[in-house]
Amino acid sequence: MELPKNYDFKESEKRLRQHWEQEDIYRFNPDDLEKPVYSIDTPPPTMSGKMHLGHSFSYSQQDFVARYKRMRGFNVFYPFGVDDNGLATERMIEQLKQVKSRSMPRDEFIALCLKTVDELQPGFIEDWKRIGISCDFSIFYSTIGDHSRKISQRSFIELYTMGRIKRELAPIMWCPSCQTAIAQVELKDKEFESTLNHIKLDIEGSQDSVVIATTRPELMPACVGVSVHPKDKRYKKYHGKKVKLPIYNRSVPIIPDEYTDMEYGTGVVYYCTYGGVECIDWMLRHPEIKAIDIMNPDGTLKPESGILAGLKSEAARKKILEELQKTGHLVKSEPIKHVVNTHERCGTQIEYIRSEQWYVRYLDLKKEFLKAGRKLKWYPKHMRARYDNWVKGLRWDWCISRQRYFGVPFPLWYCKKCNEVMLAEINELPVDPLKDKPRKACKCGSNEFIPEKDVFDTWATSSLTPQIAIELFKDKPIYSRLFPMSLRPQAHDIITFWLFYTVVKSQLHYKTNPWHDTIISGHALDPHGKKMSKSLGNVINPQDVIEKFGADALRFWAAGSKLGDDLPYQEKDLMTGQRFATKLWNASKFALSHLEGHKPRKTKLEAIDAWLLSKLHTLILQSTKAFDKYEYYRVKADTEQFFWHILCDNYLEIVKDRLYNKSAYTQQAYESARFTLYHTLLAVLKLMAPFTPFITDEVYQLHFAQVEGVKSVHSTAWPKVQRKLINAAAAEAGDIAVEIIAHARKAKSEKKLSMAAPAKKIVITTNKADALKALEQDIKAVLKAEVLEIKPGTEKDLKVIVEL
RNA sequence: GGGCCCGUGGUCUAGCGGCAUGACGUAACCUUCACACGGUUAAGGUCACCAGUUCGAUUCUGGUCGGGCCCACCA
Repeated sequence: MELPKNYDFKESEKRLRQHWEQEDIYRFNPDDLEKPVYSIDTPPPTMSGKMHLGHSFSYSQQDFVARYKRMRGFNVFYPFGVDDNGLATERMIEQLKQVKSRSMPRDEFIALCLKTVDELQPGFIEDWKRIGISCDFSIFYSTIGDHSRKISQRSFIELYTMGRIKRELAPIMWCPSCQTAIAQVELKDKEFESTLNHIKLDIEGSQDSVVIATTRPELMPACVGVSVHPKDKRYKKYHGKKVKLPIYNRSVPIIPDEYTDMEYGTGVVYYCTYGGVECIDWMLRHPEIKAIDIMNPDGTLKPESGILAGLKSEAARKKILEELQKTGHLVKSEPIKHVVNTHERCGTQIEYIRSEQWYVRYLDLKKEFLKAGRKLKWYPKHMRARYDNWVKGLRWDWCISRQRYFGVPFPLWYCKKCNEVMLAEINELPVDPLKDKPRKACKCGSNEFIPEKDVFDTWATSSLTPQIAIELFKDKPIYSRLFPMSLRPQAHDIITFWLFYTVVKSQLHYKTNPWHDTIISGHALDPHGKKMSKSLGNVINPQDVIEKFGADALRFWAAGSKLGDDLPYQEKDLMTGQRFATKLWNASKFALSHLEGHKPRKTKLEAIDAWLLSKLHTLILQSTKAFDKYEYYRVKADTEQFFWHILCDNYLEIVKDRLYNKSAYTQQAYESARFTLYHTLLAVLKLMAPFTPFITDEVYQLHFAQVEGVKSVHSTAWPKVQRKLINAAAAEAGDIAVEIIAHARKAKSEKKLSMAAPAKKIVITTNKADALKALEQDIKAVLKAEVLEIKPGTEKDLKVIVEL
């Protein structure tokens, strides 16, 4: 068989992808009720750009598992979706098309989004296919698609019926730039330079005054009260009094409140509705206080704020500080750095304003959520701590309404007459209340309705990916076996978003966890171990990496880290991956050239062959155990080690003589070598197939496909451990042989001789002389020894004398 | 401020009670009939630091220092 000298990954990867697609290698079979099902809740990547290196890293890791399970005989349910609704997509389209969602008709903007998403989708998905992700891409969903809308809206209606949904006028975290409510999970800390301003407030009916310290003086028009610690001696005399606000000439009460920190600033704090969470808490403790709303949704201040009207926070702050300076109420203004909550999607400082929003009521279920977290099997284990931490720290119900355009609409209307909420009916979903009308009249008899304009938060939909995926098979008998799913793979940054919300929905709807196991990937870092970011300019594009080193090399790199561990991208690791492919190609070329006409059937094994097979089956045993615990990196590392050093560096060198000079050996010895070669190479291909699917299948196609009668290595069965082949005596004898060979190689190396140089005489003294006899001919051949003597020794140490 | 993870030869990494893995890099040699994208050999580590437990610690416990991630209302 004439094979090309070099392995061309570009040509090969492309061709194999076509082959896999044509032969439906990764197709889930919904009609197969024999095989056990392994179902994966594949993360739908957010369609807000191209696949980045972090994606290729974590999707590769989950793909190792999917491929392993498939080879273990599971009917693998491995769908692929895209998360293409919501703010991230809106932002992408605004940038791409140079438009502003707010300055164009809603319909038009949505149409533009849908059209653009449709256009971009195939190219976006292509990257996942290029790295060899073995999803069944025919099991596909888009989170903005009708199928997802239907399920998302149905979930809302069901939760509404259960009494888990509420609509409330309440202070809410608000992004003035995106002009929408946002959730706790969308916050991001950011440090800002600011000033801590000490402002004098006069006590009403007295000459005294107190000084407050604040970073938000511009909120003074919304000030509703001042607090001191009840035990603070300095201010005890003022309990029950009022202070007069400068400029606004309004009086607000001084209220003792034990949450006030006596140490901070002056020990006096003023509360404005709403300066922050602390203010909202304070309001809850003092319900007699009425809030003052001074902020518009766009972040400007309302007319009630007098001189500050129309200004945004920063300008207003400057203005009021100038005024307070003039009136002599500004005592001092000192620069500070402080941490402020910002909206993670746009970096804008968030504000708290009051507005009506929809919530999933779940704060009463924290204990259940903690219990659910404990039931889930986490890999690595310690990732659960993040979930627990998050659940314990929850303080808001889940706000699911967004004042945006491109999302799944709330399936409801309000009666114009009596204001009653009119829900859509489940069998008419999906609906768009802006276009559709309720089927029935309101209870009050009215037929006029106001549509709800809000859309769901993306997580309200993406928390339903298990249902979205499996309901594509709703009419098949296999449907009932798909849930709870076997596995949720994802990266650690969205444990508190996606993982948590999926658990929440599953617990609320089905009182069960959505999956049995979860595997959490780490992040891909830059070569110096730093996070990649556009602003640092250290972003590495996986597309470039694939172009340069191949998809196998990229995956090989991703297999080099444990679950949950971050991994720096180092080009040398990619080169190692590429070299592995080349080495496998070359070793296979050699092996296959000796396997023509070989029919794999058991023969009596030569000693060194028994040694190799013993090592191989030990490897298979360990690898299977490791993979079952999702420790894929061990399988990759051990197999690589076995392949390169045991198989190539030693076994192939030893067996060469038997293969080339077969007349010097018995037919049985020759066949033993061929059997061992076939068996071992096939096993190595299989063990590596989850990691480097291209090169392994390429080699498999050259020979094994016909012999085995299976179309792809990815459709073959994972190697089975044959315990009879694990043979301690054979393993030990072979190891001694390898040690002898190393001695001789060292002797040749020291004399600066080629390894092919003949040795006049080699004398071995060992207490395992009997066992070594069986290896004599092989050792003699590989070392090109003219004379080989094996002497029985009593010492433990092996003695090798090499005469060159 | 709380929680979690991590600190192993120049770089990345395995191991996690008893001679410290491997890769890349480095040096010398070998163009041997699968492979020079190769082979052989070699150099290179007080396993961050300090205490403790133990016959024995890189591995366990406590602390210190350093790095990372997540969370948190100090105005």
